[in-house]
Amino acid sequence: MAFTNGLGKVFRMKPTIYDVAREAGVSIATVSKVINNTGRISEKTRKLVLSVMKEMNYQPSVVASALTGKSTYTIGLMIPDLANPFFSGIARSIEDRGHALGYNIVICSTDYDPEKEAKYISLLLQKSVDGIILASGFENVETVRELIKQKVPLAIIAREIPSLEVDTVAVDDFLGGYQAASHLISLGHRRIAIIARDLWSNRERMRGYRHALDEAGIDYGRDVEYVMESNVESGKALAEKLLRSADPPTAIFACNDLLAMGAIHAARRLGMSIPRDLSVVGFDNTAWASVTDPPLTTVAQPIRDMGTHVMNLLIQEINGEKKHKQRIVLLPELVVRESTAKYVRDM
Amino acid sequence: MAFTNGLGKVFRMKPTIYDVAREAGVSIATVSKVINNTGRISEKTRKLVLSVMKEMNYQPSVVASALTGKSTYTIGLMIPDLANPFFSGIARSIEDRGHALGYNIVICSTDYDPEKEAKYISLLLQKSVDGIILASGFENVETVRELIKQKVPLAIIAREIPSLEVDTVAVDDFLGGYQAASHLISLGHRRIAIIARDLWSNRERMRGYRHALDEAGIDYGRDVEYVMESNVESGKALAEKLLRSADPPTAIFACNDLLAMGAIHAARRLGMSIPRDLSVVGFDNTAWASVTDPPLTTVAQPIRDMGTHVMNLLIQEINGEKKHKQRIVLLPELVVRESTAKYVRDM
DNA sequence: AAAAGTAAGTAAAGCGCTTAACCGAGTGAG
DNA sequence: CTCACTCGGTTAAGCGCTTTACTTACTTTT
Repeated sequence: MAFTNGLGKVFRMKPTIYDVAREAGVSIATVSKVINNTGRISEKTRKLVLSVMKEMNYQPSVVASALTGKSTYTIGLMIPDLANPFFSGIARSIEDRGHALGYNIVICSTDYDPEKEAKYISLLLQKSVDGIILASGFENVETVRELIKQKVPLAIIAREIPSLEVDTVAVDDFLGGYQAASHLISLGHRRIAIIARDLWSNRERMRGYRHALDEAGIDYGRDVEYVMESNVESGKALAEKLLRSADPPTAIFACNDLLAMGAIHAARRLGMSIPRDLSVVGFDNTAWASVTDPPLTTVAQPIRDMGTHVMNLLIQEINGEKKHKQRIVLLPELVVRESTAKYVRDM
Repeated sequence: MAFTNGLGKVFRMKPTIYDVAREAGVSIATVSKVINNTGRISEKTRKLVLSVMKEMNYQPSVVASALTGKSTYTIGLMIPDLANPFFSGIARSIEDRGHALGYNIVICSTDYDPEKEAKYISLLLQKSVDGIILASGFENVETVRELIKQKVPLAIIAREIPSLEVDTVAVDDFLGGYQAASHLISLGHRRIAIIARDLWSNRERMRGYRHALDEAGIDYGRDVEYVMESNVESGKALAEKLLRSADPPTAIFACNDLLAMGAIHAARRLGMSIPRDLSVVGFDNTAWASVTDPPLTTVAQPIRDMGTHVMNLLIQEINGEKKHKQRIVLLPELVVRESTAKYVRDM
């Protein structure tokens, strides 16, 4: 299509509401009204405008309409690392739900770095996103508090901040840790180590783990060493250190599937066989868990549900459909596969 | 901070350029100039304005500045499925590079669905993204052609469209397929099957595979059955069918690591041992490959490099720093692990 | 038949920013 | 002492859309 401007020059570019109005012989207000289904417009005019829009292939500019106070239909997702299958699963489910509700997601990989977190937040605000989802991380609660003060629609997933009034979706991490440890204890293990990065959710899992051990009267592993990164390498390094120590564990509870995989690698490197010589339980039940060698016993998080819930909460918040913030806590579930076995006393 | 409007009412909201100008006692043009470092501004005024901005915590609105013809610093990424570790790796590397260059990424999961592809494209254009990256998919070339006609800055990754002039980053899929098949042939296999979804890149890999077989005078597997989804389940289903057929393969080349994993599951379910009874080679060399049981022999794609390259190309395109489109073809590399072994004649 | 609605549009202001055009004051050259 | 610049800004238009207030032409109502 080619249109003619006032000077008679022919040109071709994205048509605006003015072009549509001119072509349809109505005012831009009328066009705006048919686009938004507001005000009174006769069926005849509506049809006309609609057909002109189609013909010109007109698409309203979200940028312009956002400037006049409407939504951008974009929400920001702050997530530690897409390479972690747990987070890519979360991202995928959030994106799906967002798409169904008409929203786009902009992804921000934070690597748990508070500086990146702050920088991304500022970028997102400059872009006037309609809301922000925080996935894990954000050990620096001040950032979150500031966001709340600024009344930015907010929802948190896979992390709780008990002191803050904010929509949250999380799994009961304490229970998850308890389940993992109880399982190992019930298999006869007593020297049960834990591998985790120092994050809120992991501290909860650790509390659960500790609770189970205490209940069973086990005093093993009082002082925990954290891992610096949540990946296979770090898990491997720390597990190797533990297994080489004076009083090595017979079982390891890793706070995510990647670390668990690392532990398995470490054991193997030391000539141990899983689960004969070492039991390992992971956390998350990512797609990995069923394909690894051996398949991983792990605590499942309902990833898809979590994503759906958090998106729902956020959108309700954005639309002001909710008087009170909500905290949705889903329950984890132990999935027993082949990386754990009965403890057999060494001879 | 609280400000006073003309009516003397005190309120608090995101400050605009007007607020800054008023507070600093200058015109908004001046403020705009110090923000963008354009025009002539005395050091004294610049300092003043800067300090007022800081004090008011002013953040320019990207929406408003985009409306006046400037960039949105947002780029769209169309990607089939984040749950596939290959794509989440691609997404992560693109996001990283984008962040370094000052751009945000909006993720669109297409599931290879042409309708979703078209719908997302339209949404992205309404939001005035600065450019779009297409990852795989887009079997419907018309959509892409249209985008090019509209002069939308575009780059493609992990897919080639030979007939179109567009910036592209891909791996030599033909070579990859050839490497995979050659490896199996050199191990003595002759009944080598292939598992793939019907996508451009896979058709190339298949050509490479076919070429290797032809070279070796092997006539096996002439009519290929495609898989409907690129996931573990589908791989498993098709592999099982193949293994149960009249003339079962002794080796399978799966066109991605997920399908390969599916093939391994299928073999196991039939009581076969990998690699003794069946050799499997995958494609992508995702994080999975090294953790699976057994570790997967696979054709590696340089994921991180691909992401970086494609982002660079796109940004150059956006900035008009490039006269000609480019097609960057990286070379795949066979990574031999433990899922392949010499063919042993059945007794 | 006059008063009062109502239906269907339109005019115009404003969202927050960029930028082209303009302007006044100082400065150095002739 | 002018003229012509340069410096350091300011004015105002415009980006594409939404929305409030208003207008005009009919219908009803009484």
